[in-house]
Amino acid sequence: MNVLEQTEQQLKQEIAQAVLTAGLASKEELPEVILEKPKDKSHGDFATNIAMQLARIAKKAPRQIADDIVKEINQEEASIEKIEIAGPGFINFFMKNDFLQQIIPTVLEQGENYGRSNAGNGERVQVEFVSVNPTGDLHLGHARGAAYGDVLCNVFDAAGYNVEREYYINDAGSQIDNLGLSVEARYLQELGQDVEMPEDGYHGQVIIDMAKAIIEEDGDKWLEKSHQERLEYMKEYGLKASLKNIERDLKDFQVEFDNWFSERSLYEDNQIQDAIKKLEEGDYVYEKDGATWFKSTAFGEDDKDRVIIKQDGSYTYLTPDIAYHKNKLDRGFDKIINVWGSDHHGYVARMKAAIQALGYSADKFDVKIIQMVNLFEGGEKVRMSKRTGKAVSLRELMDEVGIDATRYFFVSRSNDSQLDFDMDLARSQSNENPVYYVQYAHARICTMLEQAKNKGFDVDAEFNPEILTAEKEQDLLKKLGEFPQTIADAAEKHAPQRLTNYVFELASLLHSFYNAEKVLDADAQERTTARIALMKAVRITIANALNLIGVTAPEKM
RNA sequence: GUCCCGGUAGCUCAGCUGGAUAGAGCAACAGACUUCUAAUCUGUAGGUCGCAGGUUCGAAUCCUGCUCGGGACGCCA
Repeated sequence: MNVLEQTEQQLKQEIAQAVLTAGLASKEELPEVILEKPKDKSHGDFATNIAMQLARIAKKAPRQIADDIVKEINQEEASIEKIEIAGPGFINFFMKNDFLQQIIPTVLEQGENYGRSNAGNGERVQVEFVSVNPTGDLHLGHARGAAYGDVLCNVFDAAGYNVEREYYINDAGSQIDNLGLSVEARYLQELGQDVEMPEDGYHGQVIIDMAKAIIEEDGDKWLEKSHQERLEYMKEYGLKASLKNIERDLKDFQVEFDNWFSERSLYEDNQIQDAIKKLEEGDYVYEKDGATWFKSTAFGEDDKDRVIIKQDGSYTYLTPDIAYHKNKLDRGFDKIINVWGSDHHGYVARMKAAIQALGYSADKFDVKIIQMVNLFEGGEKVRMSKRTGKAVSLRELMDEVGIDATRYFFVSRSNDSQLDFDMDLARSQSNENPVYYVQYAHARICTMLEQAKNKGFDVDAEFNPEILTAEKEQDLLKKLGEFPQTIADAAEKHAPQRLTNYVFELASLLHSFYNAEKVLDADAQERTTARIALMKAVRITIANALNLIGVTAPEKM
C-alpha cells in the first residue's frame, strides 16, 4: 500500500467511526465512505459527500450532519490540519503536509518499480490482441489495437495482475487459400503471364514482394509443377512470410507476445470435435437445412442461432474459434480479454453464448472493441481497404511518424471512441504532439541533474523534504503520490489512456515548476538538495509511466 | 428494421464511484529567453456537454425516447 492510500484509508476509517459515534447511522446503514480529490485546491486535499448520502438515513439537513461528523473526528489521529464544511454539505479535509513528505523517499527507494502495486492480487489475465489474418501486413487500424493491447498488458502487469499476451493465428481458414491464390497469381504475373488476381485476392505490395522472393529463390520451377502442388507451396510460403512480417513489425513497434497460438493446432488434436461435443452435451446443438447449428440464442443476447457445420461439412469461422476459447478457458485464466476491431462487434454475443454453453461464466470473458481509425491526408479522408492494399501500413507509420508518437497517440484515446488520424500532422513532428511535451520534461530534468553534478552539488545527499512547501512543489508531490492508484485504475477499467493523461499532467506540473522556481542555487544549499531529490523522483515517475506506454524517455532532446 | 460505439470549446480529444465554477492540446490574442533547454511558461478569449423527458439533495456521467455520424447484422473470415 502506498503513502496516499494509507492516508486515505486512515481518513475513511476515521470518518466512518465519527458517523457511528455521532449516532447518525447504524453500522448496517452506513454507506461506503467515498473520498475524492477535489479539482479545486481551495476544497482541500480530500472531500467526502457522506453527509449528503446520510441525509435520508439520518433525516437531517446535510450541513447539520456534516457538522455532527466533524465534531467527532480526531484530527490529530488522522493528520488533519483543518476541516471545512462547504457547499450543500461537502466536508473538505486539509491534510498536514507530513503525509507528502514520505513520497520522495518512497519513489527514490522503489526506483523503476515505483507505481507498481498488488491491486490485482495476482489474478491471471490473458489478453488476446492484434490476431490479424496472416495474409499481408499490419495497417493503421491494427496499430491502434496493438498499442492498446500492449499497454493494457503493461498496466495489468504493473498493477499486480499475472498477465499473458497471446496472438491467435488464423492459419486454417479460406483466407489462407485466398492468400495462396494471390501469391500464385502474382508469381505468374511476375513471370510474364497474363493472369487475373482472384476475386477475393489480396492486393497489397507485400504479396508482390513474396512472389518476387520466390522467383529469386526458385526461379520459374513452379511453372512446371501441378497446380495443386504449386498452390500448396504458395500458400505455405505466403503464410510464413506474412507471419514473419507481422512478427517483425510488431517487435519493432515494441509489442511482443508470450504465445502465438495456431488455429491449425486445434485441428491436430481433435479440439474442435471436443468443443462441439461439449456443446452437444448441453443440448445446444441441432440440425437444420442440412447444417449443424449452435443455439446461441439460448443465452438471451444473440439474435439468431449460428451454423457451426455447413452443408458441405466444413466449419464456419465460429467453430474453431469456440474450440480456441475453450482451450483458453481450460488453461485456467481468471479472465480472458479479447481486443477486436469494431467490425467484429457483432460477433461478441455469439462468443459469449458459446462460453456459457461450454460451462464457463460469461464474466470471465471480456471483449474490448477498438473503434475505427479514420485516416486523413491532405485534408481528405482516405478510404482504407485491405483488398486494394491502399491503407497506411504500420511500417510506414513507424518510419514516418515514429514509434513513440504513434504509440502515445493511440494510447491516449479511449478504445471505444473513433479517432481521426491526420497523417500530415503526425508527420510534421511538431509540438502539437503531446508526446514531445512529456519527453521534454524528462530530458529537462536529466539536464538539470547533469548540471547539478557539474556545479558540484551532491545529488545523492541527505535531504529534508519538509522544506518543499512551495505550492508547485506540493502539487508535484501530490501528483507523484497518485501514480500507483492511477495504474491500478487504468488496469481495472481497462483504460490505458489514464496513464497518458496522468503523465501529461505530471509533465505540465514539472514545466510550470521549472519556470517558476530555480532548482540549483548555491546560496540555498538545503533547498537545492531537497529540490534535486524532488526532480529525481519526478524523473523516475515520468520514465516509469513512459515505459509502461512503451515510449522512450530521452535524456536529451 | 435490430444490435453496438460515439456526439463535450473553431479542430482533435480527456472527464474517475453521479458532486462544488465542465478540462487539456492545437488554433486565436497579449506577455516572458544576458538565467537549470522557450519542444517551455504566464494570462485572455472560447461551452445549450446532440435534443427532450425521467431518477435525486445534486446528472456530461444513470434510465427512457428521439436525432445525427460510424459500424455490424453470411452456411465470409
